[in-house]
Amino acid sequence: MKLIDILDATPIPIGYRVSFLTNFWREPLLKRMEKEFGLIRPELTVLICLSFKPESNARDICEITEQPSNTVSRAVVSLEEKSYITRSRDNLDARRIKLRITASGQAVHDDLMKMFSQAEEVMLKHLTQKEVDRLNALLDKLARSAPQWSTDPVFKSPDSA
Amino acid sequence: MKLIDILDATPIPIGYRVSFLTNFWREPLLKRMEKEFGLIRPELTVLICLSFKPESNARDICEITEQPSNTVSRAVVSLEEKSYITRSRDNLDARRIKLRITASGQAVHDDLMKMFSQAEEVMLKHLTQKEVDRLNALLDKLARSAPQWSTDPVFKSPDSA
DNA sequence: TGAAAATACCTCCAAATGGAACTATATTTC
DNA sequence: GAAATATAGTTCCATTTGGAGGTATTTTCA
Repeated sequence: MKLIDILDATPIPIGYRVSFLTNFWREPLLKRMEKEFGLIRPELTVLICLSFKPESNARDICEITEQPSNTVSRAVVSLEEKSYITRSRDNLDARRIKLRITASGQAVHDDLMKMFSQAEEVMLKHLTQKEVDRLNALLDKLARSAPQWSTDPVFKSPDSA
Repeated sequence: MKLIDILDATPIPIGYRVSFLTNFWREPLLKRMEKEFGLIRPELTVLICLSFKPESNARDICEITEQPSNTVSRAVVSLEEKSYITRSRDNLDARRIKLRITASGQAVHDDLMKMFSQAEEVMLKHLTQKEVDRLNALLDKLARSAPQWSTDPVFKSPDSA
């Protein structure tokens, strides 16, 4: 008996499978990252953001990722300690701190992406190229419609309104 | 700029989208569960298992869910305190403790499933029935092949072998 | 049978996380 | 231009989590 066998007994086929894949695909990779690269999750998030959009500040990253500001703040501080990013005060607004990924930070980012990419390849070996394309298109549609569905009250705690 | 816009810059299209959906679909629901129902995640896992397979013990649940035994142990203790499950020593093996979900435990489980199910409906409103069916089939194929791909070394830390 | 190994569960500890409140700077409003 | 408000980032604290090791019971096997 495995978790996947319970699946058909639940009224959440898609959600359960997505959650399942996260547990068995993403989680072990993040554990590897923590152990081998010494990074925690929000640090990866910050590296990805800065690699994509240099000179962001912590606030930008909070908005992009919808993560709490203290979490991002911590990640930014510890990434600087590791010399994976630099921080410099914004001259126009002394509250802001401009963040930049360093060469070593970019290298770590790239190594991590390689690991994730390999792991994705391993997982997708069990689908045909056509299936992968279709899956990708469907997941994309769902993810891109998130701004519509994620505002529904079912996702909100009562008093957080 | 949102997280989803970074997507195309990563070499992990499927993994990133699955992870994205987990963050924006599952996470807020689990937060609601914690807040409104006073349950933590492993407690939900245990309730689902016991609802599906009554009279399991903690060890069974560890194997089914691949969760660490201390996590399951804690969940079991606190579920009993809430009277959502009962525990009774197995007469044949005094190390084992048989777990049973109570009526109130089942009721909480059902309420939670209803919440998740509603949330899934909201999310899937943006797909046609045909798309949902295809997505479901593809996710199912991936999830069911997990025993094959999840043993690949890319998912293991070096010393954990 | 009795020592060694395996098993079931639990406790201890350290790390990661997020909410709430705090400090410093900038903007708005009168 | 001063007071009130908003914003960027940080610190504090309580909770969740998992690894490692501990205790009690059972099984294995010489």
